Amino acid sequence: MGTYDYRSIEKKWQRYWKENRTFVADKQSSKPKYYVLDMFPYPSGAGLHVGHPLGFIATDIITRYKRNKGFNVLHPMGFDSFGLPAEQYAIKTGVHPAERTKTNIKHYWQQLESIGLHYDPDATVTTSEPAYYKWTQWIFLKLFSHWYNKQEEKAYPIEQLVDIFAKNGNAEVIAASSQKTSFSADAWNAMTEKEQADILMNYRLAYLDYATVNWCQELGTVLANEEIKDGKSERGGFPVERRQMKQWMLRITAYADRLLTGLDTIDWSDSMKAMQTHWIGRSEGASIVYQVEGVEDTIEVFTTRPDTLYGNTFMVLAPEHPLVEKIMSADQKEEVETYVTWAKNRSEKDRIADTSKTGVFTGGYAIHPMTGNKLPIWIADYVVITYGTGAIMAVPSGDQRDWDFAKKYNLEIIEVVAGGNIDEAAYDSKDGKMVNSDFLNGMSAREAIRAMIGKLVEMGIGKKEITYRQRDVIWSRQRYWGEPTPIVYKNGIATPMDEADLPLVLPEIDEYKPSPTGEPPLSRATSWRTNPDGDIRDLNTMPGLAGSSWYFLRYPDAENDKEFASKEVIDYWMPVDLYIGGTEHAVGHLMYSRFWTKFLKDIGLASVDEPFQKLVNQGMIQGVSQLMYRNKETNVFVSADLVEKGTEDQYSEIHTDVNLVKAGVMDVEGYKSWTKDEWATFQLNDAGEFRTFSQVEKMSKSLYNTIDPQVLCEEVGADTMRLYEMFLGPIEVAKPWNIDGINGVHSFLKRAYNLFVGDKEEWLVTDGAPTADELKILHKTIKKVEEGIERLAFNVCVPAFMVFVREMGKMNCHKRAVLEPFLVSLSSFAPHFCEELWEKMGHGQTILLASFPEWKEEFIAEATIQYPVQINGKMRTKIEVAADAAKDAVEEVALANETVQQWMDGKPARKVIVVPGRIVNIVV
RNA sequence: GCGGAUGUGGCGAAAUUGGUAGACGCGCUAGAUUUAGGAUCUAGUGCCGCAAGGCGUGUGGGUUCGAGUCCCUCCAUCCGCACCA
Repeated sequence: MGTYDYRSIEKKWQRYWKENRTFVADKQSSKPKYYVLDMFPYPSGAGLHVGHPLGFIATDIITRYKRNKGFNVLHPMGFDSFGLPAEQYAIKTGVHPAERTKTNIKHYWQQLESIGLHYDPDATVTTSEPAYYKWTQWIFLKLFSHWYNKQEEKAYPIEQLVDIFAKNGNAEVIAASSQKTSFSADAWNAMTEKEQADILMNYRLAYLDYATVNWCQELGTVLANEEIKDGKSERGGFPVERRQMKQWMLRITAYADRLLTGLDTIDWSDSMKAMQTHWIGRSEGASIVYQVEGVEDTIEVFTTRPDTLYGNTFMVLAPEHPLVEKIMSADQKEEVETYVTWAKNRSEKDRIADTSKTGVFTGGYAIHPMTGNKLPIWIADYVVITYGTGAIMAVPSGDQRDWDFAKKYNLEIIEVVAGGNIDEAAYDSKDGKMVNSDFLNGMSAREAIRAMIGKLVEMGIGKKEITYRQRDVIWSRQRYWGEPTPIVYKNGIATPMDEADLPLVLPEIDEYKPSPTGEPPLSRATSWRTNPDGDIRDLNTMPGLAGSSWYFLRYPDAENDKEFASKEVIDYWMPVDLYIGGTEHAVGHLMYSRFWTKFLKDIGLASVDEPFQKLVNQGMIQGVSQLMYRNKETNVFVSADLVEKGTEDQYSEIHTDVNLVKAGVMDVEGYKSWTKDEWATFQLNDAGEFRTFSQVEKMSKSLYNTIDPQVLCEEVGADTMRLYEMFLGPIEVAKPWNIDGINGVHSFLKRAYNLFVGDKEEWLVTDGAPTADELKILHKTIKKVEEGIERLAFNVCVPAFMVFVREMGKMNCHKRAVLEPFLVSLSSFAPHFCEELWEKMGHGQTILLASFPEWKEEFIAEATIQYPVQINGKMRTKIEVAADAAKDAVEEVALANETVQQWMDGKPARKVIVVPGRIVNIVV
């Protein structure tokens, strides 16, 4: 038998592809293009594990397949290299994050190449390099200098808005804006520069505003919700408070409608679209303004059910609502203040966990706009300040939360929609006639909504309104390892840097922590923090999302130093035809990438509205951790089969390295030397083994369950690993990594090799003409593989190859005419293997330049096809039709008719309908 | 609670539009070969049954000549969101 020496074959071809720059795409070409993209990784110190390459292998297969199909394919790879781990590592060790990042990236490239993953070497990005982040900063400045016209649904330069204000004030402007008040042209022209700048800030797409953040004094930074545990910082356990701080924000809410409607035009999974839809959270209703007894201020509420206004018996404000101060009465002051303080310091998590409705009465009253009744104003933390207006009109008969609250505090409940039993629960259905509702009585709820909005508009106290759940995104971080914000403050006015001065390079600092006074790390760069003109620089950096929001536009033209990317080049390449990555970016990266693409289209720099035409989420490959029982009392490790069911809680569960465990039995000596714990004692079972138990969880270094793909490649080869990962199941499905079946795949490659090379390393391939049977199997295989790849069902392609090899082996067929097309169809899965044999076949070029074979139905047809037969629509029997005759429908009908005539005692059928491969329908 | 998805052998899984359920691989059983095997090859392997035969795609119904596939009910699991007014 020939020896399939995968080690030398794989090394040879990996070097070949690299040296010959095989995967460089033509920047522009008359060929059809195909842009296939992976979500680029963060280059962590831990390197790749077997879970990572699943999506990478899939895109590599597509790349090679599409090239064989005649496409000009772009398949780039890069690194999302700004981020927290490198910064934390720097704080600990003093190693510059850039240095650490560089080392890690080098390791990643080497790992990728060793599993046969090769990319276009000219199309790569590293987000932390100045040549790249120059353009991230540049786009930020573009956002800063544009506003969003809501009427035209498009972004325009801010200068245009300045002209409008100078001529007409802001009354006519319909914009996405946080500007609450209106002003005339005269008022605008009379303003100081600073006052004008403050107003423009309310219109910019990148703007400064106060936002509620989790501030940790001790760490000197803002923390994400995930970084807080029980109201304390995860690291250090320092107190965290919710604080209003001025932050850079991006006005993504301007694009909410387009982000929503755009989903209809792209090929993403339902769950992905549902997540984005829900995140945007569009809801239609009405806003209503209430007068408040004794004060000038009014309360504005948002409701989706204006029809139930007559059932409104009290008001509820969020504890943080600005009006609380003004409306509370003297005798309620103490109680209100206690409640507000308590609510403010509750962590987000506590608030979510606790659904019991608590609140206090403020002592103030609002006036019902229709009846003039006095409505007590309460505060309660079931009303959140971040949604709607932070205030609600409570309708206990129609909303379960209001109902619970009213029952608890004995507030009035008035039925307004008939059909429920409001003594038992709220009735929130829209099925029912209006009652107790004056002019609405007798209408359906749907009619009443329209009628009430009409009435509110007529009275000038309300209007139709659309509210979104989505908030503008905070775009500043008090960190070092990110893009510096290219803004300086001239006389306190935030001013964009001159584009010619970009990139604004990260300054060198001696420590990466915030300053002792709580200023961001960049404040330590004392000579940098004022620019040459003496203006103060912004000290914030951008979040990790910044670099990843546009990298796919950079790849096709990654070396361009004149523009962020040439318009012609991205017009040719965009949109991305296939994007593969995990679901964890559903509402983060994917949302902001869509937003930035739409913005860049608005300002004429991109031609597509949606960046990612087809999105596939690969499932995570989970780790199978191995755990040991350790007796809590004696600290003795006990073999898992000796632990009785139900007594597990007497033991601690300790992770051990999966590499020490074979078939559930752990190498005890290996464990001792690994942990350097010579004192560990083990209770073995009767067979003298120490058994562990396993558990499926995330693959992670800290759980000792990672498997390095390079180790696996060394053991069985990259081609085997690629085939096996694809063979495991559909790429969308999460599954535990299980190596049990890998031998089956490996021996398939060995058997395949033996079709080409014989026992004494002699070349077996012959030139004879293939038989019908051989052609049938070949064409079936090609068909199955092509269809499998096209719908990304790689797991059905591998069995097709296996069947081919088995059948050819049985027939002892070594003919070039069938083996060559087979090699091409296999080449995207096992590229090293196929390149080697392709070369041995005598081809002077790489298999990537071969064209994918075409399958022909005429070779595939079965010997006989069984058709069920219907007569006058009723199922009667089955007839058999020879496949040769079934080549075209006409013959098939004739034959079927003949058979049926015999069966029907010579009576001819009036009509015989044959759907190929289906059913015969006969009308007598 | 809301939204999205998924339920098929001992296991991973196949089954283009409704048409022979379980391809392919693992595991298991038997045999061959080998000094030996966690190597290789051959045959078998959904379940019950000696067999003929019967039963089988989470549950219960429905449409159809025919349902893993379409419709409704319920159950279970996974993911996402969560007092959204």
